Amino acid sequence: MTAEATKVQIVEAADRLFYERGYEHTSFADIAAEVQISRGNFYYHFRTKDEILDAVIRRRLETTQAMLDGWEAEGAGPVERITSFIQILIVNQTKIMAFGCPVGTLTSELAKLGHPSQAGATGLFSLFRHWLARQFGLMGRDGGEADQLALHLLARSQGVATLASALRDKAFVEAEVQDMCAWLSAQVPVPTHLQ
Amino acid sequence: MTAEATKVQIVEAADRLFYERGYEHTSFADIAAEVQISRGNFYYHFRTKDEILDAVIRRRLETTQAMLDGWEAEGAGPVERITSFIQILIVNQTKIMAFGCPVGTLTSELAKLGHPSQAGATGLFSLFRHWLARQFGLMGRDGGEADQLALHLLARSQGVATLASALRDKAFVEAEVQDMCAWLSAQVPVPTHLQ
DNA sequence: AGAGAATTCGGACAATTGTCCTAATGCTGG
DNA sequence: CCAGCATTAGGACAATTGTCCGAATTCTCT
Repeated sequence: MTAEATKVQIVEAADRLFYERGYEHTSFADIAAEVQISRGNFYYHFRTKDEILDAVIRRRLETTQAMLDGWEAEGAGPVERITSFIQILIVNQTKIMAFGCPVGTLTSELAKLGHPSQAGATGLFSLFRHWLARQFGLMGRDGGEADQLALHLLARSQGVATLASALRDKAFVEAEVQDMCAWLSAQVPVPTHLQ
Repeated sequence: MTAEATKVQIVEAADRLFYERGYEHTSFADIAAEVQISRGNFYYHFRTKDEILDAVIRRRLETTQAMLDGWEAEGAGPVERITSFIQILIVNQTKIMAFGCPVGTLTSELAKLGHPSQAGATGLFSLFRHWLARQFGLMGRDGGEADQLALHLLARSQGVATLASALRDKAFVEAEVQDMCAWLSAQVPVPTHLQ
C-alpha cells in the first residue's frame, strides 16, 4: 500500500479513537490495532503522538470547512443554513449522547493537558464562529452583533452536547433544539415598513 | 497525623488535580507529591485510584449541596438565588477560563473512559438540576416546566464554561452572564391582574 | 517507660507508555 | 531477473503507571 493511503487510514482511526476515548487514553497500540498495522510501522509515518494529533486536527478542520461550504452551496438562505448547524445535535445524536461534542471535549482535554495544539483545536471553534457570524450578517445583523449571536449559539449547542452526554436524555436534546430554532426565528429583523 | 486528616488532605489535593489536569492525567505520584506523602503511604488510605475518585465525587457532592443550602438560607427570593448560580461563571471566572467547569469536564472524561463512577459525577448535575427546578417552582412554574427551565439554564452555563476555556474571552463570559440574567427576569410570570 | 496499635516509608512488581532501531519484505524501473 | 527504494514487521529502550509488601517510625494507653 502507498504511504499516503496508510497515513490516511491511521489518521481516520486516530480521529475516531480520540473522539470516543479521548486523546490521552488512546495509545499507539490502540490505533495500530485498529488499522491492523505493526506498532513499528507507526514510527515510519508519524514520529510522535503529537504529530498524529496535529494531523487529526488538520483533517477535522478540512472536513468541517467542507461541511460548512456544503451548507452554503445548497442555495438556501442563512436561516436554513443556521438551522442545519443546530440540527447537528439531532443528526449526530447517538454519538453526542455517548461522547459529547468532538470539538468541545477535545478542547477541554487539551486545555487540561496544557497541550501545544490547543490553538489548533480552538481553530475548529473559530471555523463555526465565523461561518455563523457570516450567516447572521446575511440576516442583516452588523458585524459585532453577528459575532455575538454566533458565539451565543455556539455556546448553547456546546451546553446541550455536554448535558446530552451526561443525562443521555433524547427528549431534552430535542426540546433544546426546538428552542434554539425558535430563538433563531426571533432573530430575523422585522422589516422597517412593518415596525 | 490522624488517618482521617491525611485522608482529607489526599482528597482535597486529588480534587484540585483532577479538576486542573483531568482524572487520568493525574497520577498517584502527583497527588502524593502534592500532599508530601510517600507513595507507599497512599495504599494505606486508598487501595485504588477509583476509590480516590469516589471520595472526590462524594466530597464534591457535599460541598455543592452545602453551597446550594447556603444560597437557600440567605433569605432572598428564588430569582436572587438563581442569579447566584449564574454568577458562579463570574466568581470562578479565572479557573473556568483555564480548566472549564469541574462538573462538565469530569463527566465528559468519565463518559469517554466508560468509567463506573459516571453515575456519581452525573449526580452533581442532578443536584443543580433539582435545586434550580425548585427555585423555578417557587417562581410559580409547575413541575415539568420548572425542570425544563432548570436544564435549560444548566446547559447554557455549561456551554459558556466550555467556550470560556476555549476562547479565554472575559467579555464573552460577561455578555453571556448578562444575557442569562435578562432571560431569568423574563421568566418571572406576569401577575394575573396585569395581563 | 514500654507494649501494641496506627501510620508512614522506601522500594519492588508487572504492565503499559511513547519512542526508536534494525532487519525483513514488497514493489518498481532497467 | 535484479538493484534500489519504499514500506513494514518485530522487538528493544527507559520511563511511568497502578498496585502492593515488609520494615521502620510514630503515637497511645497503661
